[in-house]
Amino acid sequence: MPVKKVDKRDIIKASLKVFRQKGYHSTTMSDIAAACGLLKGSIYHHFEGKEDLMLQTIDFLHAYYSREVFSIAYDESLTGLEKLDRLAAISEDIFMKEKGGCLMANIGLETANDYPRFRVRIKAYFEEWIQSLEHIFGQAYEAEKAREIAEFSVAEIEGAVMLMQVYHDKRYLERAHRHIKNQFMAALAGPEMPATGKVNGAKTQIKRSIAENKEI
Amino acid sequence: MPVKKVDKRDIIKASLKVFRQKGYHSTTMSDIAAACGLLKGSIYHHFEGKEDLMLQTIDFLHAYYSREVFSIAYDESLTGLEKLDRLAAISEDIFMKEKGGCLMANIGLETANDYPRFRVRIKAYFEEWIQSLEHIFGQAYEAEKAREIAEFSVAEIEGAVMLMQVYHDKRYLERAHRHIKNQFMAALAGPEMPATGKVNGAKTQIKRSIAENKEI
Amino acid sequence: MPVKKVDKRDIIKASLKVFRQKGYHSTTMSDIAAACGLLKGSIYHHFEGKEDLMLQTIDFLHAYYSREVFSIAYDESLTGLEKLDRLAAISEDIFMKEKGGCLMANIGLETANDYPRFRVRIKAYFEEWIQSLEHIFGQAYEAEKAREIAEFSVAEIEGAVMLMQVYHDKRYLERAHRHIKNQFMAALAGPEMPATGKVNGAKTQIKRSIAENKEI
Amino acid sequence: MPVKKVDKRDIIKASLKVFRQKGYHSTTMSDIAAACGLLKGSIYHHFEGKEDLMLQTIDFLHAYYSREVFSIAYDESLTGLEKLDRLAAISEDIFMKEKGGCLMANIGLETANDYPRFRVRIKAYFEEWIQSLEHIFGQAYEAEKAREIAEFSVAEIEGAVMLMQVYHDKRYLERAHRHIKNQFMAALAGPEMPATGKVNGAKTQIKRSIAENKEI
DNA sequence: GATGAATGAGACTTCATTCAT
DNA sequence: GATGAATGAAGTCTCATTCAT
Repeated sequence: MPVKKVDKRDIIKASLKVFRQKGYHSTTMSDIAAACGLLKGSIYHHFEGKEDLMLQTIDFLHAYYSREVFSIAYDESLTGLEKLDRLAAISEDIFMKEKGGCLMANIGLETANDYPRFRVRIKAYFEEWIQSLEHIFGQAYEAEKAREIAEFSVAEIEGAVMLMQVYHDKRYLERAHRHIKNQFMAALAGPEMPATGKVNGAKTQIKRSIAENKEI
Repeated sequence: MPVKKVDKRDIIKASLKVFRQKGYHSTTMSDIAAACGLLKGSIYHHFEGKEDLMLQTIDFLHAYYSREVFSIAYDESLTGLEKLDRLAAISEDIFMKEKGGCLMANIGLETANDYPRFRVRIKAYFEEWIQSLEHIFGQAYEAEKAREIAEFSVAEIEGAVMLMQVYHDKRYLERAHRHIKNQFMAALAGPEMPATGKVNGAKTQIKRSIAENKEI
Repeated sequence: MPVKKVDKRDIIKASLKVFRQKGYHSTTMSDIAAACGLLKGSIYHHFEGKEDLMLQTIDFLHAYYSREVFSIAYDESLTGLEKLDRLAAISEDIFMKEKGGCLMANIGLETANDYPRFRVRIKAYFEEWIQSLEHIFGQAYEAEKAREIAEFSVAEIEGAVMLMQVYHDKRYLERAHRHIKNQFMAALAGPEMPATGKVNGAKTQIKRSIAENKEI
Repeated sequence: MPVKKVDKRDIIKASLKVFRQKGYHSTTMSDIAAACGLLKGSIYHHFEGKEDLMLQTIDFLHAYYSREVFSIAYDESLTGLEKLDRLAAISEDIFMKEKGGCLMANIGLETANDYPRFRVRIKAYFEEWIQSLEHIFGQAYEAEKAREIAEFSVAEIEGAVMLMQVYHDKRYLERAHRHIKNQFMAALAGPEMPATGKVNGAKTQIKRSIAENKEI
């Protein structure tokens, strides 16, 4: 007789959905309770309060991304383009499948000035994202440039997610991903890159990517 | 003895600041009243309620941008690069001088799912922004491409403003502007990427633009 | 050029309508102001406040009834039945033409416990109404009985007006009037009445009434 | 240790008193909360809002009358006069023991124009009251007449309750009841009634009533 | 006399949180 | 662990009243 038990994870998962859609201030403890089949008061057995719940939700989401998404950037069995493709595919899956876009950006903007504890954690998430892209772009750019392009990319993706929300048009995100990939491919192929082994490796790799990757 | 009267404009200006910093749900009518030296109840002489105030604040800001910012894109006494420079300078002035970044993005994300009336107006604002950039980019790209680059640019700027908030680091916006300008310069410098100094090519292009641009 | 001036009377007449329809607590000074083309603040040039306005409205209405309605009961050029008919006609005109029924009953019930100054005045109105009917019924009943029947009649009419409101059916009032008249006619014709000149006069009179009154 | 819990019924009973005395608009949620030992906000655990509370209070009162009062009219172990007597006794008990008279009439008049949902329910209450009297009067009158007399009676009682409030004199209600009873007795005994079995039965019954009923 | 901005008290309602069961 | 009644602070909004113009 499998008794349905609601545990912290379940509550956090429900919070994730609700917070992403309604933001921090507008979601009530009742909303979250309803989303996981509990009553308002019961949540306090698992979390100290709303702020604690938000914090743990951010941490949960960050951990999920570290494990399932950002790690892709360090999977050296993949080419750089393959990495970008996989990241794009996952991002589109996450940001487009459920309403609300990106929890981190939503909560980050909504609470940036009043909840430093949220901000610090959200910053850590973006930092890890940027670093993972930086690692990929390091293949085609020198270190400082790679960092910058990684930042531009995250910015462009998040901006696209925002436009997606405002326009109710999912194509913004796809196009942003394509744009980023094209930039990367151009850099990989670019003659202006110093002739190092790295570049050569990159060039080789890109050909492999093109050959392997039907989607390109 | 001229008695200081608080009129709608004053309230809207105060709202602008407060809404930008705290978002929609977190700012109270008392916050706004305090910000313009009134009592809570007095705001209702000028606005039907909080939602109406937000709406009119959005409209006010949009009108301001149309008049003071987006119009620059259509000032044909300027070259494309000059336009971008001015737009960047103003944007940085606005987004960085006061806390809170971009009201439109903040409110857009926070209320996208629950306040369609906000969303529609915010979308109109972004649409006008994108079109103004599209007009500039039309000089270096064919129509469809110009639209896309304009969208990428707005996304990148808004993403940068978001990172700015989360990182408490103002350089993100400047770099985004630089990135956009560089892309534009590269595009101006011709379809075939010159293997030589990109910058030189761009400089040439600029001169050409200035010379030619009386009628662009 | 006749300049439209709003004076106390105009405000009171507007109040009458609004108070009758919405009751005391639910009508706002703005409602009344709007009903007479003024702004809220302007009413305070004519009345000390809402309570004062209600008081003067009650007095105005009482005075109107004394002059135009209750006086009929003492017009000895009319028979008793004619008096009743005229009273009924006027009542129906007043209570049915405009929404809201009877201001005195509405306000009386709504404020009976909290506004003794209203209650006293409203009581005076009902007292005068009862006395006027008592005067008519004195023709057919001895003094004490006449008073009682007058009270019953006022109660029945007011109860009918209440049912009229609740049922949205105007016939209640007409039927109440008919019922009262029939009782009176029965009393006039009744064999149990002591054979006094008064009664004989009444009997004579009722025949005249019947002859004259097509509606009976 | 049974902790005293306040449940919906308790709140409704408190509401009943407060609404009857102060009317709908003038009673605040705090008034009601205070009347049942809660804080204002706590009421919202049991009711959606003030309107819902009023609605349920009306329904509660109607149900009470159906069960305890109007049912008397259909208790055929009683004579018609006995029924009237009991109804009168209960009415006087209810309307005179507590301040405020008749909730249904008070709220009905105060909100007739603005709260159709109240009106509909209050109308249902009066309809049931009228029908119960119609049932009694059916003994002495033909159907249509019985209905009319029932309406007159309800009107007269409610009008008397109103006068009771305005005059602060409880005798109005007693006299109204006596008047209604007298009319009924007269009808039962009346020679003008067509000589049917029904009437004979009624006549028989009235004698029994008089014999049995010590209070008359 | 009229205006309309401003006041400030108070209304209804929401909600994070607590706690006895 | 879960419940749901209760709390109390705070939020949006209303409105009678005042007053400078």
